[in-house]
Amino acid sequence: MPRVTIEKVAERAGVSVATVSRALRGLPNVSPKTRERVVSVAAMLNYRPDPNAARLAAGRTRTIAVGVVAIPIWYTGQVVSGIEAVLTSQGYDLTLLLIADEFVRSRAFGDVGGGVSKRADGAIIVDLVPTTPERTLLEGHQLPWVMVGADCPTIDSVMIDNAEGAASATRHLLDLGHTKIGLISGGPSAFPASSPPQRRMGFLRALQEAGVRFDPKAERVGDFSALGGYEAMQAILALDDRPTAVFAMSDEMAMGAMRACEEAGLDVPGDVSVVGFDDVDWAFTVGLTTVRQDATELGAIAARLMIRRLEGESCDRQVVMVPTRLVERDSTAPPAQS
Amino acid sequence: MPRVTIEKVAERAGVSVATVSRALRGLPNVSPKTRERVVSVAAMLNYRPDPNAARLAAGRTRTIAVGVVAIPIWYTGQVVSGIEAVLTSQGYDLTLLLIADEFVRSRAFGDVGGGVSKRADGAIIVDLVPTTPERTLLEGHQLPWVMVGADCPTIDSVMIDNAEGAASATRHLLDLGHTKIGLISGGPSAFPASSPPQRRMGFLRALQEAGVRFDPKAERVGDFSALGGYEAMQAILALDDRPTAVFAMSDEMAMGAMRACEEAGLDVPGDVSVVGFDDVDWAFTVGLTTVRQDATELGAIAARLMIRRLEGESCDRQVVMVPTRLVERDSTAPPAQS
DNA sequence: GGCGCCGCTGGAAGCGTTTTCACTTGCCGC
DNA sequence: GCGGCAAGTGAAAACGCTTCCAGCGGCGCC
Repeated sequence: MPRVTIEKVAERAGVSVATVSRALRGLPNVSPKTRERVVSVAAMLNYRPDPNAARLAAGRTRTIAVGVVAIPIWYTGQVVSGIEAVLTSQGYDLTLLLIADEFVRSRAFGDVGGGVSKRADGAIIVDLVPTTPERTLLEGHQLPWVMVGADCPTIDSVMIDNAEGAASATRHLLDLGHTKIGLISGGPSAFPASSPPQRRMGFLRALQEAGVRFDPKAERVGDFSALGGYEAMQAILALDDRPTAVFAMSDEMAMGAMRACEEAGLDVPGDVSVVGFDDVDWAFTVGLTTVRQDATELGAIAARLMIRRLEGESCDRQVVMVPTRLVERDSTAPPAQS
Repeated sequence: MPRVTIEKVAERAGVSVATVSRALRGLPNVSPKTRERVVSVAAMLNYRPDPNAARLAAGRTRTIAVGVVAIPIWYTGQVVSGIEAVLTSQGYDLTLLLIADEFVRSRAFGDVGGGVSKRADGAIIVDLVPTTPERTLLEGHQLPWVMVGADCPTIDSVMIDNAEGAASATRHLLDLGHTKIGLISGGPSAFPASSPPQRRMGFLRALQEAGVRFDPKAERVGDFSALGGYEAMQAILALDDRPTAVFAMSDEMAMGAMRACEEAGLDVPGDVSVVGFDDVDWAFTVGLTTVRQDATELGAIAARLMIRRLEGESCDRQVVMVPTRLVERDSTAPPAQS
């Protein structure tokens, strides 16, 4: 099965390779008649342009690198899904970069050891805030970048309104009458613009606006995992002055927390109210009150932004903020009368 | 920032480009002294070979295409994770293909409209069984393929022992004394070698071996989603002769089923036992008894298999079967005395 | 009726590698 | 001391595209 190249198409269509290239890519300066003939010959020969040759010649890869911290996370999967959908529809490829450890991280950002700059026309970074030196490197190769899930100075960013989302969850608890509210946070992220600190800020702001004091001992790190949420809740329940409600920064942690309550013989929401964040597909199965975010849409927006950048539209830095929505189910209720 | 090409390295090192190429790639026939010099010059100039040029010249892409039906699914995410880890460690790129609809499907398999054959050296297909014509196309371009999660004739396959996993879950219910057992299956897959039919088979086999009759009305499709499992369970609970236990082909469906029980005022496991499949990270939060599968490992094995194929090792078709393990929690118990 | 312009086309020069093949050493064995 | 062989090296030909530039008609306009 000999490769069918552009040359063979040109030969069979009786035109030059230049014309074939133009005709097939929909460029101007090709007469309709010629174009039609070329297209039909190409179809007949089942011609497929070699993307590598095209990339080499054109200096563009039509590939977007997507960097994620971990893929088997509901949120990440949704985002990548959204990205993939629009990328594919626009004829772009997507190469996946798992940025798990420091090594991969420096490689991805800094082009140390293979890097990304010649493999992709741009990169979408999900839920990862580059450090200042990383941002410098990253601006070194001229690629456009867009961040999802964190507001990164000088870089296009698309995210949900984390602070407001957390605040709405917290206000919900306050409205129910809770005044002792615990917090199960994600990780100890050093970057104020990433989700955990933002959600924390919204949480605290809501409390403050309601004139409710927060007990720092009632905050535990749950690492965004069910197990982490479970352990965090155990610690919180062991407190002398146990909260009557808890806000967890993710549904998985919230579910872990609910489990901890149950094991401690406490009823949710009778004894303890729990609210999560995400609204994962299965959140309803445990009746979890939570903050819904449309992660797929987040990814789609990021991808569209990226493509607009690539197709030459040079506009100012974009920051897109997608709203969230509180979904009330049955894991929250007024505090028990004590 | 002018591109630094192999030519500049050659110039600075005082050798030919051919030697640079050889030296940098660790090929033989380069004297240690020369190699060292080339390597250090390359490092000094911060030289990065252009992967596209290399691909074009060598005819190999060092890229593996990974086709998945949907990414925001715990299982799929795990598999992709496993694949990514070994691919990256071996210097391969991974491009993600979401094979959601028929159009993308034919494109991926048949090389219709851009296809995969020139973009990747091989493809790993997760949980998707190609039809016979697809298999033909797929063998047309000479790429190696490996299937994950389904046993596909003539193609390397790695999967868990679905039948045995389902059987072990079923035996567990039988051992507890259940004789009326419902089934919440995935989808109506036409391919006997994919997970749903395999799990169904294992389920039925276990029943048969125990001499227990299966009521076909107690089987509902849950579409592998929490909502699907919920609705399926509602239908099952509405049966005249309601089962005392249910086996769901995924944890998400099992969780939906548990919700349906709860809403119907039935206790799990008091009135109805539920067992799932997967052992997702948060399964413990609802005390779900389930069949654990190591999806990450599945992906890793597939990737290693692929790389072995690519590096020339031509062995017979491989079929790897990874064992599962029943994890007993508290969603199962002996049937209530009626 | 001539000039210029525009639409269309082809030739050919890259793009940055890999790889083949031929060539030069230096060395070993007889 | 000489033929031959192996290790090391370089020149140059691919690889299959894109794109620049020049050329060639035909048309409208003065």
